[in-house]
Order: sequence, then structure tokens, then C-alpha cells
Amino acid sequence: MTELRPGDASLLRKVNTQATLSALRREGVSTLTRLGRITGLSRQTVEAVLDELTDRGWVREAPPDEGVMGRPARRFGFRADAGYVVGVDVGGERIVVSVADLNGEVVARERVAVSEEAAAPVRLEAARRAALACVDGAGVSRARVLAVSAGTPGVVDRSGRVSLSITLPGWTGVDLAGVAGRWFGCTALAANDANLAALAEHWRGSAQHASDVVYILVGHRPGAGILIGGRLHRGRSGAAGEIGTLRQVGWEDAAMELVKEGGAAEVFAAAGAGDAHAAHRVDRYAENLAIGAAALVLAVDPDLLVIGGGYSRAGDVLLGPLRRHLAELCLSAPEVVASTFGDESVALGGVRLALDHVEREVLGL
Amino acid sequence: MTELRPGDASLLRKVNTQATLSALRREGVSTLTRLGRITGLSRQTVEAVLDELTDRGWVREAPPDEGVMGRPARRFGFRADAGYVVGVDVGGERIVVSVADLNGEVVARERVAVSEEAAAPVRLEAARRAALACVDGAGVSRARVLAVSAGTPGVVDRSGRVSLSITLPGWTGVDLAGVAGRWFGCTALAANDANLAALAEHWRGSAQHASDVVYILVGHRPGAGILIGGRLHRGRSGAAGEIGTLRQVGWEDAAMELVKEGGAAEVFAAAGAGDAHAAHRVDRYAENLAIGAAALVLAVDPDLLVIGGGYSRAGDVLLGPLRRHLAELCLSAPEVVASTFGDESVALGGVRLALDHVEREVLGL
DNA sequence: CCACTTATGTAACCAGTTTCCGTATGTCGG
DNA sequence: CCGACATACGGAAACTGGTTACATAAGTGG
Repeated sequence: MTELRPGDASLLRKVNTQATLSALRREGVSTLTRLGRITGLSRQTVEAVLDELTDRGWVREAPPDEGVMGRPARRFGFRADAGYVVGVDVGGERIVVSVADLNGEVVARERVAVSEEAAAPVRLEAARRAALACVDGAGVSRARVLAVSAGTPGVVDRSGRVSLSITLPGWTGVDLAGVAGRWFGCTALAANDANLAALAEHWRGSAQHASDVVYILVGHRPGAGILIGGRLHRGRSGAAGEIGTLRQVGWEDAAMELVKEGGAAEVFAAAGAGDAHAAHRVDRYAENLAIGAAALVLAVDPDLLVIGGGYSRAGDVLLGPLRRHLAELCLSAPEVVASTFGDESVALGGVRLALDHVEREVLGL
Repeated sequence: MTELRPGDASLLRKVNTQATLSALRREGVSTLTRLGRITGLSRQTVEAVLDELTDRGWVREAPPDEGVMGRPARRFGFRADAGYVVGVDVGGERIVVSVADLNGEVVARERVAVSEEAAAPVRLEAARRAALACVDGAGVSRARVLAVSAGTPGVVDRSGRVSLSITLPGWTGVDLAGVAGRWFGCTALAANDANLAALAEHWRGSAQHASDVVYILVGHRPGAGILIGGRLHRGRSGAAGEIGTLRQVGWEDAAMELVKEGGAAEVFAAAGAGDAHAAHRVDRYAENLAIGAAALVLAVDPDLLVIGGGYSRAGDVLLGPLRRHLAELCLSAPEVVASTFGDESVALGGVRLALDHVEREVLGL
């Protein structure tokens, strides 16, 4: 049932432009002949495509290599600085911003604390300042920002509006994408933070070789993001992965248990050091977490389960018990790994989502 | 990160062949000019494509229309009888077979009872006989069967082997796809029954306009199938949707409750007639069912929840309470509808899966 | 300075699509 | 029965995009 539109010759050019461009981006800088070999296209075609891309501003000719045999080849490079994207993590306690070029190289980061009790306008203004400061600090003209993506806890609907937030005051109903779009006057997207973190992990983290991924962002209130076939699955109302809502899962009060006496970090540290009482509490937490994780794993049957968020820093102190409980609950539990990015992952996922948008819309597929 | 292979001119022909063929299949029988208008291609191109398809045997020229103005147009039709596919439901108590042509029109059905205690070889032999009888009965040459798909309860892995069956004796480990492939000497696929039923519902049933679908096959032991973006999502080991495994969900014994005193059908009938005790028992069952359904709904956030299987015949007697309990458990519950096909749905889904395979592999995309 | 290596540039050719126009073949009205 | 009209077919020419082949350019190395 694949709806396939017919095409004339210009479709070929589109396809070949796409292929050449993505090959060039993988290579960084490359010669015509080399690109031809990689893509399987003739040198002529590659040349025509690159000429067009140069005109459009996406590609720049680089000085030829010296000291090699034979006539020096013309070299071309993708103009990663032709545009930039911004990923923003609007969290409960802090705002993290990453600015990246079109290669996804992060050129600037920003991190500011924000009160968990901050009202929505205050939080949004803090995010705006952080985003602008990050772009300005990188020496990037604001006009060259092509897309912004924001991630935040809670349910974010298809239009980028926060349709339900349990933890942040006044956050429900905020049109996050709409607001973020006005920061730079470009298109903006918004999604749940765990969703973005999952994207980041699949892009450059520990989930690179997995196709179906469940990512659980553990913290005060765990959230989850799902990748199906390497692509973000958000669901009808953007609520995919919100398994924590189910009372039977017990995610609501899982963390309460953990922070009852002292901070969570201390508990993990003590458990790691051999404190039996702390280990027991971590085990209880892991057990709670495993029920929700198992529900997601059984529903989706992913290749990989990634654990991220603040508590994931505890590493195997948390992952060990979690694996054990998960194995008890599931027919065949997938591999469980920790996130490779710390609390940068949401902003980095925002970068990826924004890049996806740019690649689709601006580069034109 | 869409990996796009470059192409030469022959790619165009492939694309346009595909587009023309699918347009022709929608139209049934059509003229060159009309197909040209629909696809946006020139009449010449359509003609060339159809000539090629005629040579390859997929298309046949039909006698021209009479009584219309102007020169009679050559008419072409898709040769739906160029091949056939078989869908088989290898259930606990019965085996259902559907044979369909390449348009998916079901040309023959077969249904035989089988004991729930039947050993695997007996069940397989019964399925084989039913499948052969169905094909023979339709007057279809066995050699023209291009693909077979079988659905069965339990977990079926990517290779079509039953990797876990709880209900059927000796069923775990059976290479269902391998066995079915020998029936007609063609490629065979196998999947979980709820998965196939979900496909059927999306193809021609109540889920036609939904993109993400959760289908729950209710019965002695409920199972679930998931469609993401209209495509079957089976997961790493084919276990996607096996939420019933989770003890907290309580699907294992949900039906026990219902059949404790008398048959399930009687309970539903009594509840429908106003028997308060029966209604209470149905409500209890619905409550149990709703927990697992909620877990799937929260994980996937589908556009639609379809309830199928034997018990779904009870209609709103079951769906009413289910909707109520689901609304309590989910943030925003999706629409809940009953399956439109009775116990034909699994076999019909098998037909669809087999057709997908034929369209992809044989027609060549 | 000459041999060698590698890339470029030009021309011919091919595949697929479209446009154009003349021709064929039917219906309809007188 | 015949001419007007409507509609579709069939072939030629042009265009776009791609490939192959080959001569030429521009370096390195002895």
C-alpha cells in the first residue's frame, strides 16, 4: 500500500542530489571522482549536482590537495556553516541549550539554573535568553538559525503545545513551539524530553545500531521515549511512552521512596560503596522502575533499552538491579545500557530533530 | 538519515511502473488516457509501461467499451488471477483458511475444527489439508499460489518460528513458516494471530483510516497486535504487544474469572439482557482487560483501539465497560471499536501480509 | 625534461518522458 | 447514408538526465 507518486526526469536529479549530498556530508571534503565512486554515479553527474548545490549555497569548493600524484582534483565540502540549529532542554531545574551547525557539530552550549517553582513566563524567558546567548556567544548570526527544537517534561502534542504537565507550574497549555519560533523567527518544534533524548542516543550515543529503542529518562518522575525503525514515535497526541500514568506501574511514587531520607545521589553512592540498606532502597526503586520498563518493553519489544537522566549516572548500581527485575518480568528482556550523554542528551536530541526538519524541508527532499 | 540510493533512468521506469500499476489496481479496468490523467504521466509513458506489464503477465487488455463518443479507447485491467495468496489462521480450536487473488478478493474459505489438545504434527497436518482443500476447491492451480501467511497464538519470531506458545501443546519451537512453505512450494510467512488481525482491520475493517493501531484479540488468553504508521510492528523477537506476560496486568487469569460459572457467551448474553450479576462479571473482566489495554495505549498512544476475537461479538456489552475503565486509566483514551470481521480476521490478515510480500518481492519495487 | 599518474572537458550516445500533430474510429443528428 | 464531432491512437521530434569514451590538462618523480 505504498503510495508512490510518479515522476519525470527531475525526480532523478532530486534523488541523485540527495545521494551526493549525503555522501559528501559523510566524507566531509571530497573530490568529484571519489564521490562518483562512492555514490555509483558518473563524475559528470556528480559535477553537475555539485555545481547546482554550490549555486544554492550548500556546498563550497575547497583548495585542491597538494603533493599527490596526478592532476590535482577539485575538492568540495559541505558548507556546514550555511545554517545552524538550536536544541533546547526546558527542564524543571535547568535549561540547557546546544547550538550546532548543519553537520550536527555542537558549536556552543549554555546551561542556566531555573527554579522548579518558576512560573511558565519566567521559565520561557529564561529559555529565550539562554538560547539567544548561546547563539550570540557562538558568533552565529541569529538570522542563520534555521530551526529550533525544544524538549520538556510532560506531554507535548503534534503542534508543539504542552498538553499536560504534572511537574511544572502553569506549564500545561504553553505553546512551546510557537514561542520558540519567535526567538529566531524560524520554524520551531517541540517534543517530550525523553523523546528527544532517545533521538540523541540513536544518533550518536549507545543506541546507534538499534532500530527500535525504548529510552527511559529516570529522575523525579520518569518519562519514556520510543523509536520505531530509528524514527521517533510520538503517537496520536504525543503521549507515547507515558506509561507512568498507570497506577499499577507505580512510577509516580517510585522516586519518593528513593529520596525519602536524603538525596538520591547519596543513596546511589552509598549503595555503590556497599551499604546494604542503601542497596536495598536502590533495589526497591529499580523494581518499581522495572514494572513500567517491562510494560514498555513488552508492548514494543525493542532492540535496546536505554536508561538516561540524572539517576543514570549511578551506572550499574542502578542498572544491575534493573536488569535483574526486568528479566523476571519479561519473556526475553533486551539489552539494557546507560545513556552516553549526561544531561546534554535532551538538547542534543533537539539538535537532531531540528536537523531532521532542515534536511527534509530546507534541503528539499 | 534516510539512506537514498542514487539511480539512473531505469529508476524512473520502476517508479512509474509502480505508480501506474497501483492506479490500475485501484481503477480495476481503465483506459490509457484515463490512467495518464490519474497518474499525471503522459499517455505514451503509460502505454509503454502497460505493454511491458502485459508482457510480464500482470496486465491484460480488455475489450473496448462500446456506446461512448469518439474512438474507443484500449482498456487494460490488472490480472488479479495471475496469482493467489493464502492466509491461514492456525488457532487453538479451529483452523481458518482464506484464499485470495492478487486484488485481495477472497475466492474461497475453509474452516475446520481442531482439538485444543491436538499435538503439533496433528495441528499442522490439519492446517495443510485445509489449505490445500481451500485452494483446490477454488479451482486454483496450486502452482499459482505465490505466498502463504500463517497466524497463530503465541510469539512468532522474525523467521516465522513459534518461539513461545503457552496455550497449544508442543507448539513452541514449531517452524510454522518453514512448514507452510512446503505446502505450495512458495515463500511463507508466519506471525502472531493478533498481528495479522490488526493488519486485516487496517486493510478493510474498522481501522482503515487509522495510522497507529492497537488491536486486542480477546479470548481465553488475550493477545495484541500493533500497527505503527499503518505497518505491522513486530519488534525484535516478534513479541511486541505481549503485554499479557506482565503479572500486574492480570490477563492470564482474566478470562478464568469469566468462564468460572458457565460459558463466556452466556455471561455476555445475560449481561446484555440486564442480569446484574452477569453485568458485574463482565465489568470485572473488562476492568482486567483495560489494565493491559491501557498499558499498550499509554506506550503506543494509538489513533484507535480495536477489540477483536471471540468475545468481541458481545459488542457494547463488553466495549462499554471497557471504554469506561480505559478512560479512568489513560490520560486521553483513543476511540475503541469492535473488529468488523469475525474469526475470519486472522486469515484475512494473513492474506494481506502475503499480498504485501508479493507486491514487494514479485511485482518488484 | 620525459614518463607517469590522475583529473578535467568535450562529444557522442542512451533511456525515459513529454509535446505535437496527423490519423483512425467510433457516435450523433439530419 | 453521410457529414460533423468527439475521442483515442501512433509516430516524430525535442528535452532532460545520465553514461561511456577519449583526448587533454596539470601535477609528481626520476
